[in-house]
Amino acid sequence: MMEKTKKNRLEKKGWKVGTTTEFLGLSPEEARYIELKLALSEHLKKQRMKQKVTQEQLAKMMSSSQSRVAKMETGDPTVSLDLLVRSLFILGTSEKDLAKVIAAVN
Amino acid sequence: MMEKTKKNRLEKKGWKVGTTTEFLGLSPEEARYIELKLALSEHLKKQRMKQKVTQEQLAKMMSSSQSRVAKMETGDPTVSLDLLVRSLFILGTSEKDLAKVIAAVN
DNA sequence: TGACGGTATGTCATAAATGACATAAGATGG
DNA sequence: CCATCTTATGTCATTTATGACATACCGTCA
Repeated sequence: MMEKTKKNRLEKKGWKVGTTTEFLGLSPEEARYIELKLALSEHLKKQRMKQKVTQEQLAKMMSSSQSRVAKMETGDPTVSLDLLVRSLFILGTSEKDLAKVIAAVN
Repeated sequence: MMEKTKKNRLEKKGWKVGTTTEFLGLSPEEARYIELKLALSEHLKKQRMKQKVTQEQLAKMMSSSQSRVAKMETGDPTVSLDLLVRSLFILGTSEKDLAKVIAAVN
């Protein structure tokens, strides 16, 4: 079942949020917001690897740390959309590419 | 001149960031990130008005405050992409709509 | 004029995100 | 097996975003 997969995907990471409806106690909007972040996480990892850049190197490029980059890529709840988007821009992702990734969510 | 307009648009708000290159002392990536936020701000305001919702009402829908909604719409530097995106989702914006807005930046 | 509905702006205490560090866990080659 | 390179996880002090509140500003209607 697809819902089960998605649920586990979220539960695995630290995502116990909100207190409204839906499958994990989060509203549809919260769920969509989280799914969006996970999509960007995955895209970030893909892009970084495609360019043969290590987490350490990317961290330096964006004045962050390897551990934070790891958290971005593993979908850690403490990373913001802001940080994800800035990372992608630094890796050369265009607005159009970003849009594509977002449009493909769900 | 177009650059001038854009510069003023940023200077008007509290956007004095970074210390690298470009027209306001921000890197191309920082600039793109800010432009993205401003695009979402504008879209948020448009959508909210289209639906004849007041800032007060939207604030309630998202458990925030009127003043924060105002800041979102005026492009205040203290508002995050996260908050903007969640607002849009609450207003019913789809991933595809969001993608369109982003693809149209610049 | 004044009252009212809506929006903007400033400030602040609290909450959340961040970079940094240590360290563990995997993988790969010797 | 051990090094080495890379990524993951945990924790923490500091920075930044947040909701809330007060108050100012702006129209518009009477």
